[in-house]
Amino acid sequence: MRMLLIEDNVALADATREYFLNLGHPLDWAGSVEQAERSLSFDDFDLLILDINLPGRSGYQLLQSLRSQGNKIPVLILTARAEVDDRVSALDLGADDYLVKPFDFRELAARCRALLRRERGDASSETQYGNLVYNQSTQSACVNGQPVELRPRETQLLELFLKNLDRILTKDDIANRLYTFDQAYTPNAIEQTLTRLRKQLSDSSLIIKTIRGLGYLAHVND
Amino acid sequence: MRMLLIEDNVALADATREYFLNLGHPLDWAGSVEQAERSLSFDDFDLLILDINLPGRSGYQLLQSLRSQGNKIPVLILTARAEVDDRVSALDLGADDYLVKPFDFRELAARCRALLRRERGDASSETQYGNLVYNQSTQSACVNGQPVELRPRETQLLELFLKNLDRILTKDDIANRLYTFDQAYTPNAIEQTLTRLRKQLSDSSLIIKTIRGLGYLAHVND
DNA sequence: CTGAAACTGACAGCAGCCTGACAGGCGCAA
DNA sequence: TTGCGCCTGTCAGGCTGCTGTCAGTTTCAG
Repeated sequence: MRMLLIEDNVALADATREYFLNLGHPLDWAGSVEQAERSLSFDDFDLLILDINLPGRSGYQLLQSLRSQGNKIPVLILTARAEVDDRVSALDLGADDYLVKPFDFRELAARCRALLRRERGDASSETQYGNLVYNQSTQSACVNGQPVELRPRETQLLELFLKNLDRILTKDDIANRLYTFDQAYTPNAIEQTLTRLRKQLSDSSLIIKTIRGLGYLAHVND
Repeated sequence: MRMLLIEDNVALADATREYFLNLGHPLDWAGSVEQAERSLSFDDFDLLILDINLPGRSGYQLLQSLRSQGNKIPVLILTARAEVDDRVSALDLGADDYLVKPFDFRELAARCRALLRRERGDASSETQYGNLVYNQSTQSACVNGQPVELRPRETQLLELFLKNLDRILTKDDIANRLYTFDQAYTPNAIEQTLTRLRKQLSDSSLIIKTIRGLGYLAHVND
């Protein structure tokens, strides 16, 4: 579960980050809409926590532009203004929930969990790719009806490839999905994970081709 | 079984809470309709116990708005007024039961159990999972016809797993079910309870698998 | 053919989980 | 009140298995 907090108040951001870290959930932080857009452009997040009152472009504009691009990522709005209008328009714009400052961290965490659960609980989370069936809610895969034991890293990698079929993924793309900013990684770690994933999926119709010097490309062979 | 009590009388709320905690059922408390709405928006409850005479927006309004949203959660109304009119209109609005203050805690608990049993729909609250039979109304379990002695915490955990077969439950999910907001918990407490539950169910066909780094998954092995 | 990139088996560190032992808290009985 | 038993959370030690590193090998483009 990867979350991005967009908040210009450094003290609040730090405290929030610390709280979530203690819960075991890494939280990336962006101080402005511009910074957030940069993070979003080369990284996938599962959830955004978005302050409305930001210097420069407001949180609304970010939310609006995300939704107009068809991005459905769950967004939780933080607002200092308690007016109902604010809340209504936030939800109208496509926010999934809101919280009025000052708030209790426990409530924020509970709401995040609720959003993620809603996301996870969605039906039709099972998708078929040739003889490979992947279930996103249980994070499990079957090949020819036989369950395949995937480790967390392999699962992350598989999800990434399934979301990007027939598209080249560079090692950097992959690293950005598997590791947070401050986690160091070596290209070899990715290669190793890929080897393990390929071994698990050796009988499946999902083929992960190496494109030497560029990256990898997954496609379904049928 | 997670319940929310909406009651402005602090002393009564505390006493009720204590009573249910002793029975092994976490009970969250909201002092006003606004607070209740906040709790309801980000957490799932199995039952509401709702005082009608609340400062500000009344319990009726909350009930009405819940039902108009199509929310079917069982609601038990508490009322200090003994008038029949009150009761009738509460039931009209979609309350499932009512109780006139002052009341006996044992009666409240019995009515809550009855509501939850009705909710589940099946007349016999006994369900079979392979060689494991669980009776929800007596909160007792049998494996191969032999009764299994379960402690309150273990029972809560078992119920949670039975309601979520073949679905991953994270430690957070579990914590949210076993503990109220303000109760601190450590992951280890859950692990310990799980160890104890597994030991009790070692001969049963209910398997609780650990999914390292993610959570737990229960399924019936037959 | 050559060098760089990618693959992969072996291994070690470590985080997550399990579990036995213990202690605090509570209810109950004397 | 004291003593006892039960429940449940904490602690610490141990174990498992995941994951990154290393090093040797293979592959491939030029």
